[in-house]
Amino acid sequence: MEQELPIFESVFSVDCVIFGFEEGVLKVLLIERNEPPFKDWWALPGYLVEPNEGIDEAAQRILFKFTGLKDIFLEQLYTFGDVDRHPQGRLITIAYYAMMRLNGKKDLKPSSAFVKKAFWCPVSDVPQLAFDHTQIFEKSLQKIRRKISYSPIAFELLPEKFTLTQLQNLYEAILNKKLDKRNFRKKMLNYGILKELNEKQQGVSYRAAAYYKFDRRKYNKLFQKELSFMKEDDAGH
Amino acid sequence: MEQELPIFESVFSVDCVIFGFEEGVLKVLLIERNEPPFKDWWALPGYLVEPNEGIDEAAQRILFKFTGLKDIFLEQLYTFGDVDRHPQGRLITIAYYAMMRLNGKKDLKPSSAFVKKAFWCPVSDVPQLAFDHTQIFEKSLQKIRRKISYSPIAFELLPEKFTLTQLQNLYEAILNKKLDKRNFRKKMLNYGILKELNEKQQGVSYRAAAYYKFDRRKYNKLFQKELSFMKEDDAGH
DNA sequence: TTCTCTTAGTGTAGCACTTACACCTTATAT
DNA sequence: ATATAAGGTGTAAGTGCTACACTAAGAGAA
Repeated sequence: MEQELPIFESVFSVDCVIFGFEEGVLKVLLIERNEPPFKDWWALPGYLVEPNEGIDEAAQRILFKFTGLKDIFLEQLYTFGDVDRHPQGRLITIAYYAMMRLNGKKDLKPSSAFVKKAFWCPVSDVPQLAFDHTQIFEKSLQKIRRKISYSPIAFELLPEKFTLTQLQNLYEAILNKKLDKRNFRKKMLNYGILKELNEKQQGVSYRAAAYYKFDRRKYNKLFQKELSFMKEDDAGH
Repeated sequence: MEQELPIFESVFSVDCVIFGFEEGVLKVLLIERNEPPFKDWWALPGYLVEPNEGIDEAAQRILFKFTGLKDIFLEQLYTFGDVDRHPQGRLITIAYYAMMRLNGKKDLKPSSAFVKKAFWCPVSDVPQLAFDHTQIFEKSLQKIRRKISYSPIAFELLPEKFTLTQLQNLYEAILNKKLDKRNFRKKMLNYGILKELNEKQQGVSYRAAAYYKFDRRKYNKLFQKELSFMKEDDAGH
């Protein structure tokens, strides 16, 4: 004979750390809050998950409502649950992160009254954020620093066509250190996962660089999942 | 004028995946449940977090109550929150994992009526577990497979003094493939993080092996945090 | 048309690390 | 003494990393 079991009701939130890359600068997507607590503060886009909603789905939905961005591939980062992280009581939050192309997509259109605006902020200029969002942001920065050295996430941040110099600039921005041009190109081209296009830069006042694109087919064939991209050094000064 | 804000009440759980190594076999710590749902099933040790309890602390407390183990260094793995993962409603769970030495510590003493018994199960013999615990277990196995190649976690599983063969057996058990003896030893000794002791195996009926211990001081000096331990190959075995 | 400016693009030598591979040594048990 | 069982060792070939400096191409100015 089975006894009746209590029904649980969970309340928790998700927060999204979205990275973009533009004009050689790594940026993160922030919102300005329009409601207390932390009204008028800058924060990561995030909100409560609905009771019958998968967590990944919730992250997608909330990101869309708060910023207008859709179909971003979000991955779980970490769950933050300090007892006092939220002034309204014990509220844990599951942090997600993603990288995205910024070419053109400047039209951030929040459709939630909780958000005054959404905007891209250079990672080097991020101020103190609401709640524990500074901590969350920093943890995700560490995550992508590590991840870029074993996974081809860089290509998610660049436009379809890019030059090797742009690619190198992105690596340098994420790793926060200079890389050797010749070695970088040699290594990248050696992997055999870049396809050179019959197309060069237009309208530049110097020698035009060749465009490349990421060859995902070859990448998948070569490596089931990942490979070692950049030697992980001690520290990126 | 500030309006009154609602107070949140979170209900969620933690689950622990604890690995041990004994007689050349990698094992995971399981419990047999004594309460519904999934009464009599095998499961990972895990339970609800208290409202005013940090998540890490909760993991420690619950692990102790369910198994008698104390002062284990637990790290967060992932948060699982499928809407239907728990029959009593929406209950998300934060999974933790850890490695520990098994020398002697066979005295698993649950002090909770929820647990019939706690025991070590070879990872290759783990059956279908309660809830989504099979999924959680598999994700943590992947995690330590990756982690052993850039972090000295192996030494947490071995006794203080160990032979190089034991160390190699452990790597082979976790990575699930054979390694070359000479290369393995060369590499390990080259790191300079092992200290050879003036002591050999006793009571073996063959040539006694030298004991080593992990030199954490040298390790910390050499690498701020991590290093590349084992080349990560394509697939196991 | 020539000159200047700016970035694109290229090669090599030394070193360190990885891999593949087979035999002798040491201790115990019979 | 002999068999058994694991411990312990070296080398050569190949691969990948690092450091490093000049020429090539294109645009714009003079």
